[in-house]
Amino acid sequence: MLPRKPLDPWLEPPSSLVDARVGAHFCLTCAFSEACIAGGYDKPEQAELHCLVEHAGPFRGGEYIFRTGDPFRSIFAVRTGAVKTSVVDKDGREQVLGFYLPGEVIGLNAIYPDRFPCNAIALETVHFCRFSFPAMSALAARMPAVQQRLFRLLSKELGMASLLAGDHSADVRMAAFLTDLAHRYAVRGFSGTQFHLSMSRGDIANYLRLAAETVSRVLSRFRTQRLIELEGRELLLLDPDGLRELGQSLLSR
Amino acid sequence: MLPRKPLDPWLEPPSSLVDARVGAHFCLTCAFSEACIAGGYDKPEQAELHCLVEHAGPFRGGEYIFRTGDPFRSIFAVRTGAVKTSVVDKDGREQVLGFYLPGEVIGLNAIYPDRFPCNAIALETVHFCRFSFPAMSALAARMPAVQQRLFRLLSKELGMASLLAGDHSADVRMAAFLTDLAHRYAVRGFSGTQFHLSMSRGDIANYLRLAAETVSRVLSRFRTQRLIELEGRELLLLDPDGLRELGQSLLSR
DNA sequence: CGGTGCAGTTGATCCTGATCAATACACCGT
DNA sequence: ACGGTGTATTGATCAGGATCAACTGCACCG
Repeated sequence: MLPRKPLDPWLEPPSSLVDARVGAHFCLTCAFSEACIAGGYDKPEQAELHCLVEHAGPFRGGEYIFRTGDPFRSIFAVRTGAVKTSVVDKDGREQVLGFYLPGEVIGLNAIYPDRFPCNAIALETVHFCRFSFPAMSALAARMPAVQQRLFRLLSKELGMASLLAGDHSADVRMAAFLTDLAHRYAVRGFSGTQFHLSMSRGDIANYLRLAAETVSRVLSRFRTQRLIELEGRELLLLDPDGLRELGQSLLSR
Repeated sequence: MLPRKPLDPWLEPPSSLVDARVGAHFCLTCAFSEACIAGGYDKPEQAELHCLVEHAGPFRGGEYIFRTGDPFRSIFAVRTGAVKTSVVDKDGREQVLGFYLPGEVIGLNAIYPDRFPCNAIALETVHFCRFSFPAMSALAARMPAVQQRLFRLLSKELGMASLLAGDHSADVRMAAFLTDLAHRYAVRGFSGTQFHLSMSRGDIANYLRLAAETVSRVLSRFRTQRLIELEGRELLLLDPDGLRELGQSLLSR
């Protein structure tokens, strides 16, 4: 049980926070925001961009957005909810590759093989903006800003992939994971110290290449060290700097 | 000591093989081959492309091609030799991110931060083709084929990054590593069963997130299992299928 | 020549995190 | 209320690989 005082911020659950911002601010924090709404483009070009955007969803928790091997036609920007991507090796074991939060883009690793190389599964109810990729790359050919945005998105994801590389201790991995999540929420305009873990302990463990039991233990340890408070999946970072410090060797890239 | 009979192939060292092919076939196997020489483009466009290519090197083993934080201006295609990329965390420990063989491209992960996020270090004498990235992306805007090639290269590298993810045993990692190397050599027109390991045991260990001692032990084990023959850094795959089988859980992506 | 330094191999021991197992708890439909 | 199911936590034991250490082979060099 958590003490009563620090619980106060949770009396307004994060989900309401999310909902409140979605309508007003989503597009501003989306990875394509500049392309979609920012000025600087001519009106006709903006119109073209909006033509290739299409809203998709909702998908309920557990539903597949796409599956390994599906033909690649579109990339997805998460509007609300959260998504995990994963592959299943031939022995049937799942490998979680990543989590995607509102404003983030899924599907870029499908460009090369021209098929989705992984599954994307909703962790909770999810809405998307769907961008037709052929249309988008055609547009990119005429709008350098769009092309550059795509290059940068791809390159950025490349940098992210090395986050879980490295032989670091369970504590370091977890600290880096929480700090990364917090940062990503903060960038999108959500609280960077208090948020909901959309994924199960098992998914976290799988992503960090740990056992679920180890995840539990590390989180318990963090709690006794007063680094975090945690009730179920509601997380409060008590000492973000301490966590960042702990995970620094993973985050410095 | 290796038995005399199986050593025969090594009487002609791989390096001569490399040299023989470089002049004639390099461009054909380079990641940019289609862009650089393939037909289908108009002559003026080809001329433009050749304008932005510039030969660089040689760099001797141990020399830096670029360093973390250097401003990003060009991407590099390896012509001869081999390169490792690595980052150094704040405690001064090196983390090897990848190895690059002839025909492969370095520097794509620098697009987003606009600075190189890692060091690139020659493992042996290296020559490059250097492509100005601003010029290249400008060209991409006019030549859809170039744009698509860049997208695909980026996306492909994205898929590669997950090779060393996953909690696999030392044997599996090593088998997957050797199989991957063999495949990449084969794709570029070199022998896929017999090649030179340009990197030290320490670098391999670092890349695979193992201790150097473990690398030694695994390689010894592979040797007694008649999967490979190994003398110094000269490698012969005796049972490529066996190795592939062993590493399959890592390679299936 | 012996000296020095580095890369690699092999052996002995230790520790982190996986695995097996039991329990607690929330949520569900009947 | 009752199981039934899925998720999370905690404890006990075990093993794979890290670490420490000794030793070899080899290149380089004064």
